Amino acid sequence: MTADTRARLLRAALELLDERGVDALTLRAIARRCGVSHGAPLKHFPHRAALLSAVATQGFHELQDWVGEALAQLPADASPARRLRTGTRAYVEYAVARPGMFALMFRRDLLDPQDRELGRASLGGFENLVRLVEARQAEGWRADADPRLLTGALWSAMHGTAELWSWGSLPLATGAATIDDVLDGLCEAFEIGPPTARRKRTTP
Amino acid sequence: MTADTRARLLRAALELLDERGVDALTLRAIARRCGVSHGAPLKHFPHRAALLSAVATQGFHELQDWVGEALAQLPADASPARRLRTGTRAYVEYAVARPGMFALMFRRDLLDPQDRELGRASLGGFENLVRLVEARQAEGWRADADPRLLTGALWSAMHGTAELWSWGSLPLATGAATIDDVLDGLCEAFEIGPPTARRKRTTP
DNA sequence: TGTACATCAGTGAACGCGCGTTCACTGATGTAC
DNA sequence: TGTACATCAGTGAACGCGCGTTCACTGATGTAC
Repeated sequence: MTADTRARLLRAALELLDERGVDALTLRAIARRCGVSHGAPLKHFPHRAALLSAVATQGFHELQDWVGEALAQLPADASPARRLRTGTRAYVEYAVARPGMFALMFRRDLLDPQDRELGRASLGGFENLVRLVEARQAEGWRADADPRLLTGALWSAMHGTAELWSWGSLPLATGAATIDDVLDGLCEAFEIGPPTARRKRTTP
Repeated sequence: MTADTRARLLRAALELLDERGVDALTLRAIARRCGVSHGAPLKHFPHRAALLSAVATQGFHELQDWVGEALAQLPADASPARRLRTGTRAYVEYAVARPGMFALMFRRDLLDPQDRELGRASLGGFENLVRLVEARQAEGWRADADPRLLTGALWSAMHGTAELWSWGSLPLATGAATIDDVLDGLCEAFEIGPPTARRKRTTP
């Protein structure tokens, strides 16, 4: 069973990322964790950036799945406002749950800018978000706004929240004790809609 | 004139940061640029993280000044909505104008978590933003929201916009051609207030 | 069925690099008396 | 005014490190005939 080395390298990288952060992701450390010689990774990836890009690509897919599962747990007749809130919350929760991965996903100095898989994956979730936004707009919310620009604004807010929260600035500055407080503040600022029941969700 | 070596080291670091990015900020490269032996920086900073923290601290001050100057150029009777818009725009513009510095300011793996100057500086701008938000709230906008949480949401949005724009995701995803489009989308999403005349400002 | 050859994942030694930090030192400056 | 001493910024050699990548190699597997 030698052919799955590539998959095992990625799995090893994922473990290292969660345990010790982005900096731990050296080719040699990954090979070590994988029980393989330090040159072996280069038989499967042309260079380090290619391997890290594959990891980040997986991160974007995981993020998309994470949000998708959160939405799937809503009742089928959940309102667009609630769906939008849930999606927003899930994005931030993923970033908080997987800080190493989230950091890697936006470290362009470590990734391969040519990697087309990565490029595609990094934009994949956006289209889903656009659909949530459009559904909410159909109810009259920000009905005149360009859906993509509106979605971009929401995405920026989610992303900034994730980053500033994990950097510790948001709790310090706002006095918020939990990320739920921050998220409620965000939904209120955007007037996304009526608050949904909190903490009901068992995250995947 | 040996005593100003500390200041010259910081200046050299700033140049390197703008020219070649965060990764170029090694002690040795900074010393080289400064025309000083590679051990000299350690006479002024206990370790690399301390030097980089001093640079980042300066960045936070510059950012605050940048926003302050943008606000100072408004007419004295500018509406709270317009002031809020202007501040938001200035924050994002700083990040775009100084990408290396902006990246460093939020790279906690490179900074000294104990540095109290840095901690203070990184929160300094927030209080000013709170005041802008409160002024807008006094007019009825989101009047019931907690001002600090509201400001946190706005800060997150500004911050995320800056990061996603410079990472290139926002233009790709939203189709926005200019950062002004994105900022308008943001202000619209937040309903910050009536649009102000664009591009009138000569940035400091 | 057997032989010759090509392919290719994985090995392990080696290369060359730049890094942060340490250390003993030099030499200028300031201070005490 | 002069002397002895302490301080301290800056030097330059050295240490020890881990890195990404290269290279010649081994050995297993597949393929052509």
